[in-house]
Amino acid sequence: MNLQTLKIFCDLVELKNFSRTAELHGISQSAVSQQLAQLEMSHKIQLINRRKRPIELTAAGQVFYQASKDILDRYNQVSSELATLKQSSTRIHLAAIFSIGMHTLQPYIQKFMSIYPDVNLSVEYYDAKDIYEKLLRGIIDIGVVAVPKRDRNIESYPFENEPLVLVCSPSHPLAHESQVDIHHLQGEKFIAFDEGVPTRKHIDEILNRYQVTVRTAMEFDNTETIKRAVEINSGISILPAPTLRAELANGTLKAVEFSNESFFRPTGIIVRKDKTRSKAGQYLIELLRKE
Amino acid sequence: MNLQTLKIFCDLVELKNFSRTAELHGISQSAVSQQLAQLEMSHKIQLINRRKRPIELTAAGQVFYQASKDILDRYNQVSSELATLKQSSTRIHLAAIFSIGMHTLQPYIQKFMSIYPDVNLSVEYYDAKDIYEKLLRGIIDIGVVAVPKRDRNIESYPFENEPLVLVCSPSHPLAHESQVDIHHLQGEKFIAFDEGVPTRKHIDEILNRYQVTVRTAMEFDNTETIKRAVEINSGISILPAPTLRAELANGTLKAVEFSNESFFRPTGIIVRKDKTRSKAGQYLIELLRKE
DNA sequence: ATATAATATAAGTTTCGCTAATGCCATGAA
DNA sequence: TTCATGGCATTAGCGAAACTTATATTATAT
Repeated sequence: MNLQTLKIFCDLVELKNFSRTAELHGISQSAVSQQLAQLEMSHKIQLINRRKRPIELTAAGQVFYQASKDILDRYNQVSSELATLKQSSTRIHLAAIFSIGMHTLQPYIQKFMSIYPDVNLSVEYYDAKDIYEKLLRGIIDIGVVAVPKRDRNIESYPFENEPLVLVCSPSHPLAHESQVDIHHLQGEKFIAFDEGVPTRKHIDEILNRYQVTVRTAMEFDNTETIKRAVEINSGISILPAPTLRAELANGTLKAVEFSNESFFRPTGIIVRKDKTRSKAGQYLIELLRKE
Repeated sequence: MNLQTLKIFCDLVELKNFSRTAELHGISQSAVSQQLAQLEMSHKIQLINRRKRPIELTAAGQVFYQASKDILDRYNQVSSELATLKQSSTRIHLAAIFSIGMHTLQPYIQKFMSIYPDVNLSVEYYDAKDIYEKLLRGIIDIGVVAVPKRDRNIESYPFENEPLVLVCSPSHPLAHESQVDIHHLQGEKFIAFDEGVPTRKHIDEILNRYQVTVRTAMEFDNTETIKRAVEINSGISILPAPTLRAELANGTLKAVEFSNESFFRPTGIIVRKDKTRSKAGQYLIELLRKE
């Protein structure tokens, strides 16, 4: 039983003419005849009296016509309900931590929007803790965080590895070096991330590996405040290079690479494992992830 | 959109398992997967979350599940309504005039019942006027009458031609002839059909053709009463031979053929032109009609 | 990490519905 | 009544769609 057949039956009842009904549906008169025959065959009862011209409904036909109408109405209703749901499901919520700025995501977003121009993409910024929580609660669809942590319900894919550099005020002695050995940080006043920030742990591990101890002068939960503190020479810090663009350009800060090796802060895309993704969402994830 | 697909979707939702759903419908697991994919494709929205095991409905899926249920319910409802209508439509009402006895129809009815054993066939007897009226009102489906009259709304087909014979009491002078010239009826006391009975007109025409005048002693609307009148020698009559079987067998009446020619009373099957006929009804008509 | 159970995908086959051509039937005009 | 005409049914052949089998992929538990 096909809904299309019911539609054809209804139109046939209303038009009282096989050929015109066929034309309306873009099929042959024969097809309409066969569909009706099949309908009658499957119920083993005549629906239309062909011994009269124009054709007329039998009692069974009238009953079936009403039912067909009801069924088609219900189907059209659910179709439009789904269409509405689809609209809302094509809103993708992406959230990134503060230190992964718009300038990092911009090229990806531009590329994405050019392919899915109708998708409503929202980009917001929270701290890492909020991103994990909102992701699990289903409020956001994709998160971009630093040093992604493993979680049973979260799938993570690597994103960009951001070079970590030494940051200091232009008046600081190390400001004029082109490279610096990490051991020179020994005993320096240091502006660090709060304990809760994943990047803090990551940097601590690097310092530990080289057995360097710094004097933690201040702790902040975001790069902006750290940069302000370094600007007024309250200490030095280690930050991801992409976060320093503006300050390096206008000379309020100096960045120095490490001579020992290139340090990186890994960033990653995180999504809920169990959540279904729209085609667009899937594409955005594939665009962002790097294998 | 196929109703079968909706049924499969509902079962899938309830069983939460593709393979078992497939088994339930007697198809392969792959087919279920493909049908669901097609369903989602046509609405461009995901209905089932396969990233979870067991599978679970998406919001859209829940909406669609309810609609599918509604649609299938409505369809089942109309199906059973049609089944009820079918039951009543497979009752065929056949009506014959009194003088066409069970013994004439019996072989046809037996043959018919052997082919359509489930059909509820009712055979009733009325006078010709009632048969025409009930046929037009749709109370009966097939009529068997003598000398069928033409009518715009009635289709008639020839049935058996019944030989017309002279009937008289065994004590009547003509009773011992093997054949009789119709002219010998001149001036005889005659037991006739009522004016309204078609056979009356038919017999009158035959007598007129041979310019024979009889003395109409009595008029009755049925053969039985005529036979009783002839038995007590109230007069002679002309009747269809098949109506005399019993009386000829037990010797209460004598029948004599005419020497001039074989006279016949044509009988016919009548049906309403505009009425749809079931397969069984059509078959019964074809069984009865003689071309 | 790996095994297992479950779903998706791919290729080949069958089934089903469509078209085109033609036959049959109902209706109205001559 | 008969014939012409418009309209529905029927048939054969073909092409698209759905099914099956086999295999790949994915999710979950151990």
